[in-house]
Amino acid sequence: MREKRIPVETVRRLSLYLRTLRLFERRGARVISSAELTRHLDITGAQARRDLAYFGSFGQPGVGYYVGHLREKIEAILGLHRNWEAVLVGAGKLGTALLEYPGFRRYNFRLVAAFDRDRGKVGRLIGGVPVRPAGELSSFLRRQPVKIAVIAVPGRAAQAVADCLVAGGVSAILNFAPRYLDFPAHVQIKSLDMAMEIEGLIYHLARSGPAAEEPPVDRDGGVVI
Amino acid sequence: MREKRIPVETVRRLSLYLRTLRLFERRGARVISSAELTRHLDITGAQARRDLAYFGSFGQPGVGYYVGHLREKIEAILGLHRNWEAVLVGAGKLGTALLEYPGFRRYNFRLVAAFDRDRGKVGRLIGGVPVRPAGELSSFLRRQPVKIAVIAVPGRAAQAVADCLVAGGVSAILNFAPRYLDFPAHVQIKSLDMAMEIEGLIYHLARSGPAAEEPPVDRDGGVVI
DNA sequence: TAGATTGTTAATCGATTAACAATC
DNA sequence: TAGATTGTTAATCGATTAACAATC
Repeated sequence: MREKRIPVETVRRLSLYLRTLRLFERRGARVISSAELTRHLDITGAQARRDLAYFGSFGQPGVGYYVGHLREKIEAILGLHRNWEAVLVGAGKLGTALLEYPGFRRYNFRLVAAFDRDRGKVGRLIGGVPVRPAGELSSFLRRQPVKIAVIAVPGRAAQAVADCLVAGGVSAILNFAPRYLDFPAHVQIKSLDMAMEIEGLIYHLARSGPAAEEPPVDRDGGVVI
Repeated sequence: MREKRIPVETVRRLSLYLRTLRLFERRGARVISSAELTRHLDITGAQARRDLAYFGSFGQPGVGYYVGHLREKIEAILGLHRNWEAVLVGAGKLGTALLEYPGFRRYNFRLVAAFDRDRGKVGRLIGGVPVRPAGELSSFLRRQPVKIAVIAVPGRAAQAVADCLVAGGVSAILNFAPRYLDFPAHVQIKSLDMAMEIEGLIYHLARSGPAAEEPPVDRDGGVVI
């Protein structure tokens, strides 16, 4: 099935294509070309064709891609047709926002339990998900193994939680804690690390254009971009 | 100053090095080698030396890098010594969590105002940040220009907000809305798009190992990793 | 048919790795 | 000095782009 190693960036772009396909589908488009697929994405049509070619031939030469068909193919490639159960650890501010975030459910990604140390939260439902005592995480994973976990605890607790999850058989982790965590090589991690993103943003901002220490302002009220 | 074009990934890695340096500093280490700097990061020492070489020579041959010195240098490279004011749009669940998130403040990244359509929220302070009516965004940016904005509105409202921000002179955006947004080329964007991260995670999970449709479980209670 | 667009190959570009002289 | 580690160059690797024959 996989003749060659798929570049990580190709998989990221598949998500982008999927987004565009869904948009075109809502608008009623039947067919889309590789150029249209990538117009707003800073990607060339050739790149999209190359990316898709890793997985097969989904288009019609001289025509383009049938929108619904390509969407289904990409969904299948990404594995979105399967249900994925997950647990969340840390039902604080961020954890609560995540439990109530509709984006998870939309992708067959279901949070089946949350864990928190705060006894006041235990027993409640947040976003429809029951909150359990942090101490029960290991035993829960033994009874009901899940492959995916979301870490939303404070940074200093993150590594201990991660170790516990890995010991419990979790093999993919979405980490929101601002820490670099040590994992065995087989564990997939996505670190949604805001501090890192902020640092990247600041770096580029600090170098972009002739930006002085203060934002350039036309003192008559207009803003100089 | 910049002889060559710096790879984007190099900047990401600078953030990682910074994290490790801070950890070593807390532990009281004076000196760190490129190998130690990268041990837990799936990066080779050579890679770190190469990355740092884009910006200068910060180490001592035969010795390593002085921890505090290198940390300061990287902070300066990233622009973390400057204060950056920012606005946040959308004080819903996620927006509120972000306003209360200490990570922003820690990096001289200060949220000076939040905007929301909900009159019930207007006038309140969330995380110490005043919430203003969404309609005042443009006039606020005219009075008090900022370079950075955080978008935390629902997907369907995101493009309109983005257009308004760009018109108001914002040149860097941290986007949490699950949408691909159209921006002029000079605007820096970081899309912390959970749906996309989830899709990437699922893709890799679906292909990793011989994972069947159901998680492989030893029915006696143990989990087969 | 003429025009359009794919899938794929070859050429280009850029980033990572390995190696080692210079240095402490 | 002997051992260690940097900074940097050259070699390798991989990903992107351009081009075009095949196809609708």
